[in-house]
Parts: sequence; structure tokens; C-alpha cells
Amino acid sequence: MAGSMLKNIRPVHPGEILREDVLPALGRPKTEIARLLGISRQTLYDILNEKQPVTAQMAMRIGKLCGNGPEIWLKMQGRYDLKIAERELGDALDAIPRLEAA
Amino acid sequence: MAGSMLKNIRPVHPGEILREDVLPALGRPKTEIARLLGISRQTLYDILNEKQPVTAQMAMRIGKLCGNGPEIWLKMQGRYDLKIAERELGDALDAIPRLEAA
DNA sequence: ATCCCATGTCAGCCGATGCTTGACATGCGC
DNA sequence: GCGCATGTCAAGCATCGGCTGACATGGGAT
Repeated sequence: MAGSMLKNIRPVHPGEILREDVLPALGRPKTEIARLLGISRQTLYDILNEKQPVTAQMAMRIGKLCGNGPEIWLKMQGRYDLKIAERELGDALDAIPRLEAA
Repeated sequence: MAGSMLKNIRPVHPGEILREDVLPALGRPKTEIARLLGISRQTLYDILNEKQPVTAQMAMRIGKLCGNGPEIWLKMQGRYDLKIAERELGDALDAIPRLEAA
């Protein structure tokens, strides 16, 4: 299979990583972080509290600030979204058949 | 680098693949496809015309129908979104510094 | 010619989402 | 006491994702 190395870990909201690891490592007041990211303080807190997703735009901002690029943040969010979607869709998924190419 | 094999190709809206390759291969009326996916005909057309993104939920539906799983669709959308975000952010990105860990 | 169905597109609606501003209470260092 | 960071709440607001309904069009079948 062509999956990434992160395949089998629990889906994690990017906010958790930011809150637990990244921001502590940077060691700056969150107020300043928000200002540097160019977003409102409220939005930063919402992300840290996992109440708001990391958008493509957000991923770019965060990736730039941390220097690790946007992809990793967006991919984390994607994996998280898939888990949610799977739970939300539930039975609706079973109703979708698998089509074979003609 | 741990990037995927799709790294250096032009970012493509998933709708293009669906429209150009997948649906033709399935060889079913689009009306039926929409019904099988459990979405409205309009929504399917919007995706095919690249006017609407492939959501996590949509990725699950399409991945189920095509049998190739949701990740690939969501990843394609993500790469596309990043391109758009980069263009939209523009100068705002330059204003974001790179912070080093303390 | 007629009926049925698929196609493609337009308009409008609606709830949810992403992000904002402003305010409040709290705590800490100087 | 003053200033600043923290954490949280309440609106507000524009955009978005997805829906319904309608229209004109073009094939096949029969």
C-alpha cells in the first residue's frame, strides 16, 4: 500500500500538536503568535481548543511560521476530517455500492 | 523527503479526474451516479465543473463508489486548495516570519 | 410523432462554517 | 497600581456546501 508513515496512528486535530508541542517549543505569548500569523487571537484559541479546523490558508500561515511547510498541517486536518465524516455518514456509506469499471 | 509520488504534478481539481477519467470508465449516466452517491444531481455537476470542492464527506462517498478509498480524493483537493490559498494570501505570507524554537 | 430519460445550466434557498471584533474576569511581573 | 498575557463568551457577518425546482435540449425507443 502507498499510505504514509502516519497511517496507523490515532487521528489527531492539528490544534493538539500546536498546543502541546509546537507553541511551547516556540516559547512566545499566544497573543504574539496570533499577531504574527495575521489572524485574530480568538481564531487561534479556537484552533488550539480544536473547535475550528486548520484551513488551507491556516496551514500556509502555520507552515510558514514554523518553517515546516503547510502540507503536514493540512494532511493532519484531512485525516481528522475523514474520521469525523466516517462517523457522521454512518449507514449512508453502506448504501453506496462499489462500481466496477465497464 | 517523505512526499508522495504525486508531488510535482500540476495541482488538479478532483472534479477534472472524475469528469475526464473515472465517470467515463464507469460508463453510467451521471444522474444515476449522483443517486448512488446519495447526493443531488446539482452537487455532482458542481464538483465536475470544479465549482465545489470535494469535502471529506464527498471523498468518502466517491472513494466508496470507486473502490479506491477517500484519501486520494481528499489529498487531491488539499493540494488544489493549497495552490489557491497561496495565491489568495499573496503578500500576507511574506509578512509572516519564520520562528525558531527556543 | 410521442414518450421517457439523461444532460447541462440557472436561480434561489438554507443551515453551517470560518473568522472577525469587542468585552469581560483573571493572574502575574514590575 | 499599571500593563500585558490569558482564557472565554457573545454577536455579527460573509462565504460556503448542498439542496430543490425549473427550464431547454437532445437522443432513443416504441
